[in-house]
Amino acid sequence: MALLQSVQTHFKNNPTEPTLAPVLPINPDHYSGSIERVNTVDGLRELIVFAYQLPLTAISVDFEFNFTSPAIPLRSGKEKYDIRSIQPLLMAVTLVSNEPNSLALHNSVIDLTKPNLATELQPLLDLPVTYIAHHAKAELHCLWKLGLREPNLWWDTCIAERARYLGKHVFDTKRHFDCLSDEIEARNTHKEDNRIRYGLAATTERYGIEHQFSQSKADLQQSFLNYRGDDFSQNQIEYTAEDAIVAAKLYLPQYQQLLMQGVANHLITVEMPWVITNAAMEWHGVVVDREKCNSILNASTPKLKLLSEQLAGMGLENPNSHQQKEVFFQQLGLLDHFNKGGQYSFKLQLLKDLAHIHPAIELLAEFNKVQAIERDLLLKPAIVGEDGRVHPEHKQLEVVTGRQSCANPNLLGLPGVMRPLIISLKGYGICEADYAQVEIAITAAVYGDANLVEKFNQGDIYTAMAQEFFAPSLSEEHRTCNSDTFKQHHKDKRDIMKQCTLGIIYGLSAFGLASRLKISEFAAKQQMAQFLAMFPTLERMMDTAPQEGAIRGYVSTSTGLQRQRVGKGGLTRNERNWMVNMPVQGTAAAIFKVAGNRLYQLYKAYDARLILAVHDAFIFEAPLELMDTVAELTELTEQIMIQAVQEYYPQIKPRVDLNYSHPECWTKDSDAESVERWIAGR
DNA sequence: GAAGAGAGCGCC
DNA sequence: AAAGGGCGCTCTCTTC
Repeated sequence: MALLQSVQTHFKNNPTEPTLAPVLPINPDHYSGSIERVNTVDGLRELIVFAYQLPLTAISVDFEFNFTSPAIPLRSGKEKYDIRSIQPLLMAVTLVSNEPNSLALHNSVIDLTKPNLATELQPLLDLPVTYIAHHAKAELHCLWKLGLREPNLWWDTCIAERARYLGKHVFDTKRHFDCLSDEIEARNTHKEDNRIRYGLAATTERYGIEHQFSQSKADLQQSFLNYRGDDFSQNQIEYTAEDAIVAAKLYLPQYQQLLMQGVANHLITVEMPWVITNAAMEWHGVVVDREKCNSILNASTPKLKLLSEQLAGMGLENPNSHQQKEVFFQQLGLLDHFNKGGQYSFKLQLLKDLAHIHPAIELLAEFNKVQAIERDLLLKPAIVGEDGRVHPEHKQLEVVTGRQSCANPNLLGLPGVMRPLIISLKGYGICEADYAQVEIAITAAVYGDANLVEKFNQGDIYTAMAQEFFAPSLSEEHRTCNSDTFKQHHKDKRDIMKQCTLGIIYGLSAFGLASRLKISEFAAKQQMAQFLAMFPTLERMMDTAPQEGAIRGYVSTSTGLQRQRVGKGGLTRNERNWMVNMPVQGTAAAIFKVAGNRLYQLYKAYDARLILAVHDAFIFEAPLELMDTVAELTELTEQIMIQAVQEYYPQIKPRVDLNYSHPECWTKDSDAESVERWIAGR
């Protein structure tokens, strides 16, 4: 009873007349070994007082929740819940305290369906310790749903585990096999060896930690999704606690493992803060112009119908069928035009090039483009959350380079013309801040090529290269003009150089370069040699880096994130290419995340928010007046992005382009009318 | 009938 | 003999 009284006194603080309540020590054994059920405000306050007395190592948290809106089916057969309709039910809290010679776990389960508990939770989230969760995004969404502020420090055991095995799940489909049985065997071996599951139960098993509900986890998870206001069973309570307990037990061994592996620094400095930034971006979502979506659907459905009827009239029933297209062009005697090394290809570029030989070809190209846009999930009204916004899934560390990926809908792959579908809230504007040519800068820095650094620092590197490459066909003026003028007059030439520069760095062959530039293979070879001769260090590193990678079994970013190699023995061409590329792509991604983490904190003070992170560009939403009249926010954004690069590579002078010429929507190249023009038929 | 592979196209 | 890195999505076609 003395305990309860001290707790009550503690919380009866009157702001105008603060009382100095004596802090009475609570017996640390109070919670140990059992699960404390917290169903009342007093019980929660007692837990908080206890937490503030403990010598804490960390706090492990886990929510059980359901969704108040039904899931919508996806084309893939999976379903998507509206994260905004998340309803936290139970919160497990395991306090990890640093006792002599050991860690002690104090376990509680808070019943959030009981009145007034959520509003009292904040102090439990403000402790200066690390918060542990397995896939913390869900925990963060629950906290924000409850109107709480998130803790600053997280250790996400799922993200850590992904970093540990990054690259292991990839099967090299381009690897050459002498016979089919070899390939089948390799695939099967890969499946057995690399079926790494990142769920909590599978993860704990790898560390020899027992999860009492590992067998029934899926059922119990489902029991919460189906929750309809019943009382929680003892089983449900124990399961909830167990998730937080095993995540807590995972913390030290997992951290040690990653320290030994050399990945811990990257996790602490980049990924763990990004867990919050990323979850917030998903939570905030984007506003979509529903009227424009409907206009697209209204325009494209008849358009598709007409196109397929026209094609059917010519004899092609299903324009999506590769087989039927082969038969169709065979009958026309035109199939040879589509022959690409024994295979027949109906790619868009080829269709464009061949448009003149038969009217069906242009129709086919048009059909493909219109269909791709019409089917986009973004256009479906059901995708809108209960807050009126669309919340694509932002995936962290699910791809081998450490870049972000995005799904349902994949807004990072939204065709440029469709960008104006993403609009700003009333009173707010959208701004895009993108790193100009950052991968070239990172290439220069990662591989230490002084000449490439210098070229980058001078200005637009693609313009410089285009002026050199296309010199004979350029006017005197354009051979030496600045990049803005050059972009105006020769965007196509600069684009080719961009492709080639990146292509050469990523392992493009003379053959590939030749076909892109439509020059001879011999000329391409000369061009490549000329290019690489300017950057001898880069050339040498592109040779040695994969060899070293093959020996140690991985390559890494400058922050220490590693991509593991699956294969053994000699490197395949594909492996050599990604071993050169991953340190560039991955380092750019890491620095990008560091910048994003700072922007996330900066924007809190300005009522601004990140809405998308597109590999080298941040799209953010901010009150309009901050963009129109006060340059402060956009300038700070630019500074933060530049500083993030320079902290890692002081020799680089990064450039950031800020675009808010049409703050009412997201655009490509400031073209706010592209959707209308697409609807009108360009 | 589900699952996976392949082809193709969008993005950086 | 093949011929640029990294993704997600949708479709067809094959296979179990």
